[in-house]
Amino acid sequence: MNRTGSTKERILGAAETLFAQRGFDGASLRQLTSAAGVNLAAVNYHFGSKEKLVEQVFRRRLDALNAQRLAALAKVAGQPGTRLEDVLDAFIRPALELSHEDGGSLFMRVLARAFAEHDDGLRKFLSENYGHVMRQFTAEFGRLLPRLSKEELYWRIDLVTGALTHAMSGFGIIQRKSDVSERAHREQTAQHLIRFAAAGLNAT
Amino acid sequence: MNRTGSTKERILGAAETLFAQRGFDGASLRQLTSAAGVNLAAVNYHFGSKEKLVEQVFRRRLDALNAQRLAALAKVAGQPGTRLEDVLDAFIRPALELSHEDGGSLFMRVLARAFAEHDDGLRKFLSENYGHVMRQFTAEFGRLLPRLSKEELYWRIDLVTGALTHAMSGFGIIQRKSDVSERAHREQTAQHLIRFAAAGLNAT
DNA sequence: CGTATGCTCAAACGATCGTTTGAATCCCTC
DNA sequence: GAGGGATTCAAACGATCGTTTGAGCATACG
Repeated sequence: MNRTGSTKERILGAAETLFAQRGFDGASLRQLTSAAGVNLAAVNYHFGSKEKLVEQVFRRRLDALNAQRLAALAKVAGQPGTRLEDVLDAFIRPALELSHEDGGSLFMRVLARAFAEHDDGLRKFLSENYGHVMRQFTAEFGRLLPRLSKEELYWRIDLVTGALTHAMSGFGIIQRKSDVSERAHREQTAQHLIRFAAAGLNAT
Repeated sequence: MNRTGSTKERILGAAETLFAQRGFDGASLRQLTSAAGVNLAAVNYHFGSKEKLVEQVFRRRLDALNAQRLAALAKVAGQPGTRLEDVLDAFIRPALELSHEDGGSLFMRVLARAFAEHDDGLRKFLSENYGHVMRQFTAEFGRLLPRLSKEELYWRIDLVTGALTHAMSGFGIIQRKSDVSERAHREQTAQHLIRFAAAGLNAT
């Protein structure tokens, strides 16, 4: 039972863990509040409903994640010397760094679940709040791959998305021993992902 | 409400659809039996429990799918002129053909869900019953990519798996108008997937 | 000190869950 | 057409779900 932080933060932390492990339906508010060490009614008091809690779990991480992604993209987008690998780095690295924050790796798993669930409400929420991020990256990929038709470009970005989501949802669960090897591990992972994605996007 | 076929088949069909749409937890036996046009108790009578029903939903499709995959692999594995694309074709084409069977495209979505759920029981079931298929494909990929280390090979196969699962779970939902354009669409899709995956596996 | 205000608490709400029961019905065999 | 195993049925089981309630507690301000 977690006893650090405010009630809201404890609920969000426990929700992230349990949603990752058992899914949005599978994790009950009783398991959740029990793990957070708060009263059952606290969820509805602080968040209004379970569905709103799910949205806040996403918001807490995605606001920061996508701000970092857009900031990293802005540094390379439109520049003359920019390579495909630089844009992919702007997309991937913030997510990998998040995976090594406290609970961050579990959040990537929650995100992977949200992709697999074809729930309309959740997709609409994610699209409305964070769709512009994917749109900006798509535009830059298109600029760097002018020989691809629009259809082909969308296909490949979708495939890259699937590969990265799948890979990152399983990444970072096993904790490294020291901070040095953790950074090395993250760097190695980033290289694996970027090399694969760049080659796939660049396929003849 | 479906009224064709035996009770068992109607349950399996409705289960596939509802599991794809609402997940294993989200789809209740009452919704399921109501959609199948059978009595609520029929699930426990014919399958024993909801969990056993889930396993049978997988078994019904995966037995045929993986047999086709292994048969296609056997035709090219170890041959002198075999290319990466041939092995990927053996893996992808049977799944795409399944997607155009009745309800098949929904099954790919169920499979994508099973990947996202990190449920231990389900993973154990899939690994025990169908792990040998991935092992054979991995061996052949390793043969065709001798310059990759074991670690790199596993990374890339994992990324390919994620990309294909993600892409195929959204494929085939929209029905094509005539059989000719459906076959053309499938062929085009196969080419997209194979080109991307081959380039990714082959990355420097 | 009195009283708002924000929060926590145990308890209960009705709804829905997977499963079980025992009787009714179907269908094949003798 | 009588007997019997296979199947279907309505009904109920206890458990658990998300949510609501109203009393109780804390802290801060006049």
